[in-house]
Amino acid sequence: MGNSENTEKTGEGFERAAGAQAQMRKGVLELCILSILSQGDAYPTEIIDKLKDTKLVVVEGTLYPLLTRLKNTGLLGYRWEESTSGPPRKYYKLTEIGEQYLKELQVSWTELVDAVNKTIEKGKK
Amino acid sequence: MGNSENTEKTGEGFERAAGAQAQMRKGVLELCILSILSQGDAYPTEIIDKLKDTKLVVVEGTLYPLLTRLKNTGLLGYRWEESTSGPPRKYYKLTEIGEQYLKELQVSWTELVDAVNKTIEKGKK
DNA sequence: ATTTAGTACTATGTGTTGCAAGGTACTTAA
DNA sequence: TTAAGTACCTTGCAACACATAGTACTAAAT
Repeated sequence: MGNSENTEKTGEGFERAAGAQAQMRKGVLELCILSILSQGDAYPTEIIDKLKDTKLVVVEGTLYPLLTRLKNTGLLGYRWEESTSGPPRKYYKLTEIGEQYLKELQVSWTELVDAVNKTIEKGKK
Repeated sequence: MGNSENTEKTGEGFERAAGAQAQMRKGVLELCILSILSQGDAYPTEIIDKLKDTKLVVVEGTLYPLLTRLKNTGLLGYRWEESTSGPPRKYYKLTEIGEQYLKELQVSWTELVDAVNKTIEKGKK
């Protein structure tokens, strides 16, 4: 047994919640990035901005390795394009394989949401 | 610079999709387990069965360390209880802290679902 | 009484992944 | 020449799910 009552010793309560939020996002980033690219080619900084619009904050150290991974798997391709305001940009693009894969991920996402909602709704009744 | 479109067909389909599915589940397990325990105390094997009912398959090697983690954080407590058909069972129980934390996780989950859906819906229109 | 099968909990090692932190390189303006 | 802004890249770490293997208790079969 041994539970505790050490509520709010620290006052702020659940800094852990931030960690769990981050944890929950794992895996869906791939889905989001592929979705964004399905709307049109984009370069990394642009992708980060679009994710920010939907409250999904992603940083460079996360995005760049992920894009490279997706490229190496054949889901993405890219081209360089000059910019009028800075260094050249690396525009990523969904490949055909990437499009098929995206569809599968969307199905997986829907199934996951259903499964989780089914589980947590029982607890709310 | 300037290469492009290295599409590199791998030919075979997406055994990778299985990996991404697994990846997407990460982090929501905590939410699901706490939700299940909010419906009443349960021991690990029972939890696994309940998760199976909602298509979220989890194995022992995943569940036990997670439960220990949640217990050490003070979100769960447990008690031993005799069984008529085997070794004693470790019944886990939500603490008060755990209940509050669960509520936060549910909010985070809802926000995540909204954010992801917002992102992928743009790609579908 | 010893073995076998079933149930339940525990421990260890590995691969993936998100992220913080730091670095390089190009462009424009002061 | 310096500074500031933009953009891309790398390294090292920590968290986590999972596979695998192991321990322990009970009851039925031999």
